[in-house]
Amino acid sequence: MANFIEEVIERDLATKKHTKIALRYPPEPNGYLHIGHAKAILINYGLAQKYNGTCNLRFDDTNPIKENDEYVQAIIQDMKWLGWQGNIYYASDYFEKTLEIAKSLILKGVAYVDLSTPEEIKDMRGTLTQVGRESKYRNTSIDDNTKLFQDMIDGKFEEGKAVLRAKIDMSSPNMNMRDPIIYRVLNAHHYRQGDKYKVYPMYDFAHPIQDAIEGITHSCCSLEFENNRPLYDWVIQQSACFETIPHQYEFARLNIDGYKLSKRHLINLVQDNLVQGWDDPRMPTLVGLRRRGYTANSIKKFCNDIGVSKSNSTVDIAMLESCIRDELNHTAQRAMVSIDPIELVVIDRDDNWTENLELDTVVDGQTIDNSFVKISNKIYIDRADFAINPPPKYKRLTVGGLVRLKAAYIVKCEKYDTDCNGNVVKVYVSIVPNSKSGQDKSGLKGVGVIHWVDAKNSVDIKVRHFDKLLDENDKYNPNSIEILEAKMDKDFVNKAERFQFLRHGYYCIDKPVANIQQSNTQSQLVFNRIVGLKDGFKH
RNA sequence: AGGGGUGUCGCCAAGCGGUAAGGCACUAGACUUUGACUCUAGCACUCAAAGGUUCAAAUCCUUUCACCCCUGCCA
Repeated sequence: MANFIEEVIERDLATKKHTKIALRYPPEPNGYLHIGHAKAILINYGLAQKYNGTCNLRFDDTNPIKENDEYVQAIIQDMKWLGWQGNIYYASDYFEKTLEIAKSLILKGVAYVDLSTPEEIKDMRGTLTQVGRESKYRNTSIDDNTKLFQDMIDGKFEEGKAVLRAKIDMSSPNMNMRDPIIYRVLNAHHYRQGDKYKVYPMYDFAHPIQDAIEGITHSCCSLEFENNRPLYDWVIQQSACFETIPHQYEFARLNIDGYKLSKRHLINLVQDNLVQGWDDPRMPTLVGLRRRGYTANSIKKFCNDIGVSKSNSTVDIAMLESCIRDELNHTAQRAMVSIDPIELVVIDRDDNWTENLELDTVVDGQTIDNSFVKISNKIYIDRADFAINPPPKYKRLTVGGLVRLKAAYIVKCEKYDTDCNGNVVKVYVSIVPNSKSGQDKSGLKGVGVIHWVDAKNSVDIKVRHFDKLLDENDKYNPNSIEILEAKMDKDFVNKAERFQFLRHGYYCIDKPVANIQQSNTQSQLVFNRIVGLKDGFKH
C-alpha cells in the first residue's frame, strides 16, 4: 500500500527517470525540532531507506537574523536520535553558487534590481483579487542591473534600499509569481559566514538551487508550499545549469489535538518561562518527548501509523499514547509504587516478620520478568485503594473487606485511623490463613488485587503527571503538571530507566537532555509519567 | 480577475468503474494475583450535497457547499 509520494517514486524508478532517488530534510536552525518535524523527517528518510536512496540533512540558513549554532547542534542530535543517517550540508555554503545564478538571471534579463521602498513594493504587488503593477525599475538595462546588484553585494546599499527581483508576471493570480524578491540586503552577522555577505537569498530562490546542487530528485515539503511550486520550477528552469531537475511534492503537516506545533509558539513558551525549557516533559519537542520517556521507536511507529496524505487533519493524542504503551508493555520493568501513600499495618505479624516474595510479570501469557520483593508488617498502599464508602463495583480495600496484596497475601481490613480532619492515616489488616501467593488454599475467588510498598525497604520519590499544555482556548494550562509524593521499593529504583508502575502507568526517571541547562536540580528521585495505563474501571 | 489545495466511521487512513481495508477510540463479553495485557464480538447499505453517465460510481461528468493555503525584503 503506497502513499501518493511513493507512487510517484515507484513510477519514476520504473520509467528510469531516476535510477536512484535523493531526498533531504531542510530545517532552518531557528528552534528545536518537534514531533511535527519528526513526521517530515521520517517521511523523507523513510522514503530514502525504502527505495535505497539518500537523505541529506541540510540547514536552510539563509536568514542570519533567526539562526544559531545551538539549534544546529540540537537538530543534529534529534535527527540521530530518530535514527537518521546521512550527509549534513548548509545552504550558506552554497551562497557563491547562488550569487552566480542570480547574476546569470540578470544577464538573461529575467532579474532586476528594484530601488523602490518596501511600502512601494508591497503596494505594487496588488491583492488577491487585483493585479499588481510593474515597478519603474523593471526595465533597467542589463548593464545597470549588473552594476546595481554588484553594489548590493558590495554593501553599498542599506537594508531596505535595494532588492533583486525575478522578472515574471505582475498579473499572475499566484502572488508568488508577481516579481518575487530573490535577494535582499541584510547587515547581520551570520553564525557560519560571519560578516562576509551583505546580501542574502530568499527561500524561494535559494531552496530550489540547494536541491538541484545536491541532486535531490524528490523535494518533499508541507502543504503551505504548494503555491511556491511554480516559482520553484521557474528558478530551476531559468538557472539551466543542473543535471537533475528536482520536483517538489507536498504533504499535510501534523496537527495533534491539544498541541500547537509551531516553532514560534514553542519558543514563546520557553521565553515566557511557562515551561522549564525546550526539554520540558510537557513540550511536544523531540527533546521534551525524550525526557518524558518516549522512545524513538514509538515516535516512528506513530508517524508510520498516521500515514501521509494531503488532507489537513488533526490526530488524536491517543494514537501516540497507544504507540508507547504498546512498546513499553513488552519492555518496561514492572515495579510497585505507592502514590499518595497511606500506611497499612499487618496486626497479626510482629516487627521482626519479613518474607521475600516473588513478583512475576506476565504479559500476553508470557512471563517477562521475575523479581523479588520483601514484605514486613508495615507497608504503604495508595490512598485511592482504600475506601470507607466505596463506590459501586469497587474491588479494593474496604472496611471489613478482603483484598489481595499483589504477590503476597489476602488481607482483611479490621479498622482504620483518621486524623483530626477525617483523613485516613492508617489502615489495619489481618492476614487470611493459607492465602500466600502461589500456594493459596484459602478457596477465596474473585478477590481484588492491589499493589504495595514495604515501609522498611522504601524510598521517597516524586512522580510528575502531565496534562495538555494548552486548554481549549489555546491558553497555557496551569494544571498541565502535577507533582505527587510516592514510595518506591529502593531495590527497584536502579533496575531500569523506564518502568511500569503497577496499576498506574509508564514512568521514566527524569533526566534533563544533555546540552540543555536545567534550572531545578532536585536531590530527590523524580519520575515522569509517560502515559497512564488504560483504565477499565467504570467510575 | 482571484488562484492553489482538501473533503471516506468520533480521530487518522486505504480505495484509482465491479459493489467500503486497517489502526486509534469506543461498546459488550471471556480471561486475569496489574480494573493492564490478551482473546471474542460489535462499531460507514454508505463515501460533503444534489443531479447526470453506466448493467455497475467513493471512484467518470456537471453544479453547489465547507474547510485550509497565498497579498514577509520569513521559511
